[in-house]
Amino acid sequence: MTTQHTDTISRKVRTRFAPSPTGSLHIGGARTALFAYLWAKHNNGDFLLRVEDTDKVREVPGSGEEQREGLRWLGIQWDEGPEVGGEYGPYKQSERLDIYKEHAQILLDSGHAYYCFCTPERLDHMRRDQQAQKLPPRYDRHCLTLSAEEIASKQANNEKHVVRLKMPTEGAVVVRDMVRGELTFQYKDIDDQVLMKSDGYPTYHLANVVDDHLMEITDVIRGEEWLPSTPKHIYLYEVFGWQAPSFTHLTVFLSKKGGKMSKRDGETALLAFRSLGYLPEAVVNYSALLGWNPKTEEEFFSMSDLIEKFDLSMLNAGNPVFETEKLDWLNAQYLKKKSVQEFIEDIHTFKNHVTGENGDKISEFIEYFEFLPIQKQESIWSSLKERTKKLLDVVSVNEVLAELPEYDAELLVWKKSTKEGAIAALTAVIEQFKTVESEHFIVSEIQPAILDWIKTTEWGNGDVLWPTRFALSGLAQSPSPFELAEILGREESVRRLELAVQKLQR
RNA sequence: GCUCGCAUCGUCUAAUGGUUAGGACACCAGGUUUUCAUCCUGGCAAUCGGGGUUCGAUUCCCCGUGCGAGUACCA
Repeated sequence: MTTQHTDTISRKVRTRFAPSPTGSLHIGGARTALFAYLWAKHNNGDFLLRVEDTDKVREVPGSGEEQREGLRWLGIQWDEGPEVGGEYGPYKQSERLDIYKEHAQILLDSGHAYYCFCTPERLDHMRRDQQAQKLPPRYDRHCLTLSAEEIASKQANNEKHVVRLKMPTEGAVVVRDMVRGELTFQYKDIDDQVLMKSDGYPTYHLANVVDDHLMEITDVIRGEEWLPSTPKHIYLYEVFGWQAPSFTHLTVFLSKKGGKMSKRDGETALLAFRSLGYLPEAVVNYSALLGWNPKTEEEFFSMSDLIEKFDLSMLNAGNPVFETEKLDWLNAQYLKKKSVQEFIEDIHTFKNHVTGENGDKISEFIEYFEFLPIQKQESIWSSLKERTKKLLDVVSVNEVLAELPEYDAELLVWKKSTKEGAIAALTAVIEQFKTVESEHFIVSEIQPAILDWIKTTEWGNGDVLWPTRFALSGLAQSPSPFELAEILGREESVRRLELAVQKLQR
């Protein structure tokens, strides 16, 4: 016997994202949601959100809300699900327990499932023995042969039990995956999966099949971790007499060190990217490109571009490495396209989403600038916008203004200059600064004055401006030396320049 | 261990039974720029290994290797 599941007949495309509220939404999970959303919208279909809260032990209160906030941040809207409702509800599995019980009973009645009273301890020992003998761990069907009387008596005794799916022992099932093509699995390799747990909740396997069918999902788009259990799901569709949806199993994100992307190598939670100052459009653009591309040389995709161009047939089967370099670049590109006003608004919105130490830094930063004249603010924002990769980066300027960081003296020397040249230039700049009255120590006056003065020397701009800027900020990248000088004030500016000269003379 | 999958520059990827194997990020060099950044130009850099099939394989097949997923009363 070979079960082959066929393509769905043409009906309105309906996809779903079904996270479990057991923690933060992972960036990889966010991409799964994105692709499911894109495919639905590409086909003018529906995208639904379903809460798979069937594991009461691992459930983290509030995580469902947080996951939804992440999706909203990315611009992914669900047509049905929590908060919006819909005709196929409830969309929380814990509110659908009767439905699962009813379907488990159908399987029990038809002989496709059976009660199992084995204790966790017995199962544990069994698996250990099997592994010791280098056999694949598999339920030994100890309870399959229980008589009706035995079952009745155990139930009367209130013995804890689960419901297991009785898999065929012969034949194979062919899974048609949109990414990998046809995959064959032997029934004999598939375990008798638990369908109903002893606490009355269904497992994922039963719940997802029942719900996907009842909610008329046409295309199941989910993570690769589900691929090995898809044969069980297809078998369930078959014994229920239902048509199975199409299956698309997405790759997992790897970290640069290899292995699944994990917290150890950087942030993995979607909202952590917001706290770092990434724009949702950059995160969407970057994640879409991990595993999908339209076979052209385009790099920039807005959500609506993606909806238009996305296709399941253009997905890759290999696991991509998630690296922030290109994300940073995309983010900087999106930032540059914004007006100064939009940038300032982004910074303010950003402030509301960052907590802790970084939140304090960004708040201080904004407060600090609010003391400056409007025009000054604008010019500094504008200058920052061009050199910011992530919104959080702007605080480094504030830190530098408050306290000059440690730096190596060699960095004061411009690439086309020498140490002696830097000393001479800095010394000359100090003299120039000292001649300016404090109240005239502003960009509009010192900038033209210094530039005119440089023309009268044998130096080029770089010979003077690089060491000056570096001495004032201690940074390779920062706003212009004139902007820094004005904000720091004459005394502090001179102090920092003198310090630089001392460092060079050491 | 067993089942399943994947394999092109460091990374994301394109392409083809015959190509100088293309693009992007990163990196390096030059240029523009009031320094840096931006921007422009150029450069470095890849078909995992071994067998087949073929006039010809990076491409198709097999094996190996590496990597990944699964192997729960978790999803």
